[in-house]
Amino acid sequence: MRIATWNVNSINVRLAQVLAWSEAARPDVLALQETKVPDERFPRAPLEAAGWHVACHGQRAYNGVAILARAPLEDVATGIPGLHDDQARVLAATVGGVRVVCVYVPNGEAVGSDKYGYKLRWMEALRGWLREELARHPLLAVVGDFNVAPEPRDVHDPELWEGRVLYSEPERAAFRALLALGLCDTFRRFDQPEGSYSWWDYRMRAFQRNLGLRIDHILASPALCERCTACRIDRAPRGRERPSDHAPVVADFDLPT
DNA sequence: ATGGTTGTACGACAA
Repeated sequence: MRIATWNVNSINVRLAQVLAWSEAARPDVLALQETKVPDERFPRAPLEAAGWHVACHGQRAYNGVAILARAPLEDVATGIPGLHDDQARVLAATVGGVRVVCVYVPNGEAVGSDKYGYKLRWMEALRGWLREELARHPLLAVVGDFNVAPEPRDVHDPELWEGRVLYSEPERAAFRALLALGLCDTFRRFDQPEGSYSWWDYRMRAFQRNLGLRIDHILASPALCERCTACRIDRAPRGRERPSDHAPVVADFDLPT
């Protein structure tokens, strides 16, 4: 089973790229973030015509998540139980016996801002819920845009970024707290090229200069992590015309589809 | 350099 995640920064702008990339990369599950459409305007028909089962949870203009799967999506759920949140950031579904949680963690805007506080509270609520999800689902994947670069090697210039949003110590601690539940960062289970990032700012030709951060992740429960055989970032879509500012992350698991 | 670019929706706001 191949699971991928991609912050597409508008599903309607990126629909042709999602169809073309998924045709070539052949994920069995594709989690999307920043779809930026309410569910009634999600491009369900062209995706279903391409063979996808579709679950989506969106809103006007901002946020929005979706899960595409080759097999039927079961037990679809939205949001973090017990967290009051009017932003569409979490979607979960079971596919082929694997519980897939698609997350779009708040950006946080700037350290010390109201949105930064919301981000830290949100991540703490996520942690509490995932502890329960791990107990319920031996095969659990938590994938998406976490808006946190966990380590210095995930940042093109860690000294420049130290203390800034996406790489402040409280955010890194919140990410480590997710790993402390027993989730593994599948990307770091394997040798990776130096300078591996998943997001590059649109400005200042950041992608061409590889001024990026690795903030998109595929986390796996212990039993799922044991079956992980590969994880990589596919930079190619970021270099194409009118790209998302994020690249897809892809992980393979030794599981039947 | 408080800059720069993109998406949503047509003026800011979010990232």
